[in-house]
Amino acid sequence: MKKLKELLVEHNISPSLHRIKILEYLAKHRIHPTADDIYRGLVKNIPTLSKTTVYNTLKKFTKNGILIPITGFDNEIRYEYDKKPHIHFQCTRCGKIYDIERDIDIFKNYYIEGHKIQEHHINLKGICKNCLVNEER
Amino acid sequence: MKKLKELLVEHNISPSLHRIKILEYLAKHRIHPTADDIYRGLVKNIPTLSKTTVYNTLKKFTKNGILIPITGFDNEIRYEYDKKPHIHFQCTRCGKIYDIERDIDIFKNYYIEGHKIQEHHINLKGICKNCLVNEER
DNA sequence: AACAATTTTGTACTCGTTACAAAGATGTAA
DNA sequence: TTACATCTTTGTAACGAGTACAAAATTGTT
Repeated sequence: MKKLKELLVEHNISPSLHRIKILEYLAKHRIHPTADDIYRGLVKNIPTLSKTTVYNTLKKFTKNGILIPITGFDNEIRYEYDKKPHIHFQCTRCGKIYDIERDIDIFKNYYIEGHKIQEHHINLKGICKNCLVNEER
Repeated sequence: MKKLKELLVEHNISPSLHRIKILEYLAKHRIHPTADDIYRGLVKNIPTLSKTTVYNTLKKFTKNGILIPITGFDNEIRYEYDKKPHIHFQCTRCGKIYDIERDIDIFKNYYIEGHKIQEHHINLKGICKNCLVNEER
């Protein structure tokens, strides 16, 4: 948790206090938070924090390759700080998003029908392990 | 193009003129239109058409299984009238969305790490065939 | 023709996100 | 230190997709 400042510098982002705090939140809370989650989580300790700052920062982080935005869930942009490619599964009951590590063979070749693939987003929806158990009662 | 009315009835939707026209638009324009695309496409010929009607109708179609909403592109919901499961590829240059037919083996089993899969959405992004050619010039 | 049920319309609103300009903080050179 | 330019942060206003809601129009039934 000490190298966050360096990580920012490596990505050409000057490490202001707010930026470090936002990155720290993302590193600690691996739950694919929304901009609003982050704002609400930090404003308790940084009362002057502005929502616009959160949005600006997330945009900068994304542009400079620290974050990956994930879309297609609940009409909000969620962010994650995780480099390994993986699949997302969202439970339609409880709304929680799970990370699932899998290699998807098809996307290992970088072309499909002549198109060059740069990103892939795989979103599954269904009923999660926990909610399945609860339903059986 | 004549069976649209029947299709609606089969899905328990009374076939009003507007609904037939909206379905016709979706059947003709296989470009994953947004609600606004549909509205703008139809309002020329149906000047009294309301945007709310388009939204209501799309919601009803989705609920009754005629349409599939696709998300994760450009922050708008797009709709498609196509039953075969397939992958979507969006070009980051021209914005066009291509359908790619592929079987994704992983999702043939209906459980993954204990979670029950009900839907899967696979979105690729990159540079499409056409834009690649143009770039080489 | 009369009445109920359904469909359509228009307006106002919500909510995530962005635009923008002012205010504040930081760094550099003299 | 002071002065000045640059970057960061803030707050307000605005945008745009989508929704809520009630009135108006249409349809179906007897």
